[in-house]
Amino acid sequence: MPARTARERARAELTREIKDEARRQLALTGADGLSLRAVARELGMVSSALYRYFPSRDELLTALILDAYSALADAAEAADDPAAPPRARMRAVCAAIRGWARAHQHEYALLYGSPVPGYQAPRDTVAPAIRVPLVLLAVVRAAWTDGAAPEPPRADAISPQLADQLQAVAEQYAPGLPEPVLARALLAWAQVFGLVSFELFGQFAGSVEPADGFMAFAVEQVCDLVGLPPGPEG
Amino acid sequence: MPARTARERARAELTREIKDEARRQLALTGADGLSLRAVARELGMVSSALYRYFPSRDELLTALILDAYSALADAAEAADDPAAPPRARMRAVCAAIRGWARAHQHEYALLYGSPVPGYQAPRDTVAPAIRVPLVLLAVVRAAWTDGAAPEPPRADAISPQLADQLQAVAEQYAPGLPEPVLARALLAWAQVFGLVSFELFGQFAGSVEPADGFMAFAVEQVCDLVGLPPGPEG
DNA sequence: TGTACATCAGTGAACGCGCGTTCACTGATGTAC
DNA sequence: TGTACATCAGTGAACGCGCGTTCACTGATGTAC
Repeated sequence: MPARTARERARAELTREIKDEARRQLALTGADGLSLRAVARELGMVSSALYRYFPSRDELLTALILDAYSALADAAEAADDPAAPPRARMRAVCAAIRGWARAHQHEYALLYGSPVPGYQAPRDTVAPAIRVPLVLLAVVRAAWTDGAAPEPPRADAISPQLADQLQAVAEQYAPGLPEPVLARALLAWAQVFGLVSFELFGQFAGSVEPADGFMAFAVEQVCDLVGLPPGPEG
Repeated sequence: MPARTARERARAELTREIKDEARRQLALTGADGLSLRAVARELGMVSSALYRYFPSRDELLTALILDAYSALADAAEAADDPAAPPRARMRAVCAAIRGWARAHQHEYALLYGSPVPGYQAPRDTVAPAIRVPLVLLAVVRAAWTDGAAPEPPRADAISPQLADQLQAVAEQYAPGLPEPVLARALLAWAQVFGLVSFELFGQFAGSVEPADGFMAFAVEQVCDLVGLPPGPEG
């Protein structure tokens, strides 16, 4: 085993500190306010020193995005107890997603808000990004395997285009899952994040804010959509 | 009637031209890239001249936001034919919202994307912002008046907190509408915009993109959610 | 209808700021013999 | 175990940039008599 030199340890630690400080600034100023110089200043370094760690501002942003996707996915996965009944699982996963989003608003915005103009997310973001929908999919699939099935959509609701797309997705991530179930799972995914975004971005101001009650209601509807059997308090 | 002087006409026209140019730049660079200097440059003026029209960058942004909310609401209202059956109305309104959003991506992001850091939307944005949900609400209400009712949610799905909020909203915007129906209408609103945001912000890349088919599917599910009777192709 | 004054639009220069990135450098840490 | 050299982290100065906003000004448009 190669001994970790002091240099290596120092480098790993400073890399982490840079990202931590960048996250802190993100929380204050948002993505476009993130400045290498400010990060360096806060760490007591000279701005050029950061270039030993990240070759450019965009690379730092990418690192933050990757970390955020992973952290969110970790939270979702940790909240999911495969032994629990599907509806309880869905509730727990949704609560974890919402909780993480509220605790890391600007990181969430980095992932699910308006794209940062001029910044092109690299391919590596795809893998961590799909972990969350895969958790939701696992819950839906478990319920389906157990015999719970959502009402099939009207025959015409799934267009040929959508059918093709669903087939491709199913092949890779959910072999054997019927298209209508998969379609609803995808819809549930979009709905959950749509709700969280609405809450975080302030669209509920003046109506159902604070949104705890509404969110709970919404999650039950999402569960119904994907055909999870009624839960304990149903 | 006070004659409009040449000055007044010129002022109105230049105000419009400034906003048009600002919108053009928004489309290229996003909200944070919007710069008074660049707008002035493009219009062949000196940057300080803009201050005769907008007292600050933020005021210009606010004007753009107000215009965008209004334009989107106009599109939604224009697409709604109150004489049509509810499901057809919902389809048309959703299509109009999605169409406007796709045609004005950055303006849409200004309204429904991550909040611009440091920018606080003034109160005046509230009135134009609620016009769109009111259109959706009108469709749901019409269906409900006609006797279509969504399945009531399980008794416990509406928490006391949510019930209070719904009552307040109903009082102001939908007197007489039962809480469960209103709750579902609000949910539909959040879902529609969640879907549009997901599409525009690129979350469907690699799965159901292009999203036409999925959107059509999703809209049908939303119609089901709020209890609209099956449409012609059902 | 014509003149004197007030209002307003647009100019050009300037202030002060912060940014990302490059580069030649010093000095400390690691490696090979 | 000790020395000679290579690697790397961090420094400090600089480049070139664009930004929002202010201010004293000129000249055109409008108004009151």
